[in-house]
Amino acid sequence: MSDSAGTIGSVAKRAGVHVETIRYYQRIGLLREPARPAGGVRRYPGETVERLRFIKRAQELGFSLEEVAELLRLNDGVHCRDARGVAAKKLALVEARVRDLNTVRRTLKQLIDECDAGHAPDHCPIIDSLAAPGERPR
Amino acid sequence: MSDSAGTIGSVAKRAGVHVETIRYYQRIGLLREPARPAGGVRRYPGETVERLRFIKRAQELGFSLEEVAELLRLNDGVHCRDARGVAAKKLALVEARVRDLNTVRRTLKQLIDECDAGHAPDHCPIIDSLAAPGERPR
DNA sequence: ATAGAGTCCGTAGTCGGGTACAGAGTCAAG
DNA sequence: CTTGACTCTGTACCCGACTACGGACTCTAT
Repeated sequence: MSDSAGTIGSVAKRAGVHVETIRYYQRIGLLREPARPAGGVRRYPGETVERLRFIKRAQELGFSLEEVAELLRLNDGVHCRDARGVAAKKLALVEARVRDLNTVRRTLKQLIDECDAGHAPDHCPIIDSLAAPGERPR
Repeated sequence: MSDSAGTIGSVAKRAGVHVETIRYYQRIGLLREPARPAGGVRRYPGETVERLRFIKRAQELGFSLEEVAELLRLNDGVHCRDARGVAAKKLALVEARVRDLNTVRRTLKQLIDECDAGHAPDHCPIIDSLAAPGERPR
């Protein structure tokens, strides 16, 4: 047997999260809450640390806790196809977001460049472009 | 004088926002609230529509309402340098976000590709990579 | 045996950008 | 003058992912 069980505080420290975060995950059903031995303190199995790290890594990839829960439900080797679907959906969203942000980036860059060219001390290209329904490059 | 003043509803329609949004902007100090003529209904000057459009365009460029307020305060032709500063700061943030998202995008793409290669029906590359502290390409 | 650290439990607050609703008042058309 | 659309005011609620707090309990080290 694994003897790596610990209190909520030690698990939190090992996983690099706050105690309150663990409690929160329990509240929303993302983590199971071990039974409390009559008048004692809960002990968490070692897997809890793994599960927490799984969650944190998935979050870094942009998955919401909702989606993480889905991924965890699929965690049996059988549902690889489904996991791929979740990932593919997320990839499409990320790609769309990158495209949008690139448009914004180009617009901001051009505004700043115009500002630096600085031919027109009586008005500001940045303010102007916001004030008018201007056609900015896509 | 401009006779383009209107009620909150007509201003909202012309600017393409909800009435509640205008009230919200007033609450947070982004729009001034015209005096209410004793026992009557407020009339909004035509500039309100312009101001609302300004806000919406700035939001599309990723500025928060907080930052929009800053931009509006600078709206006098004199503070072009400051407006440039706000825009430059935002540009840096957008660029950083694009870089982060591209990392995420590459990781997701690779995971999905591995999944499609599909040599290993007994485990899923996606789940695996989340379960282990794996080194993924940056 | 006692101090202090850690745990438990419930509730409430945070952030941003609104949305929803209730109840009363006002305005314009017919 | 009535009806129906709009406005006013205030408050509460939504989303996601936590964070904070208070009072009671329990565990550990000395």
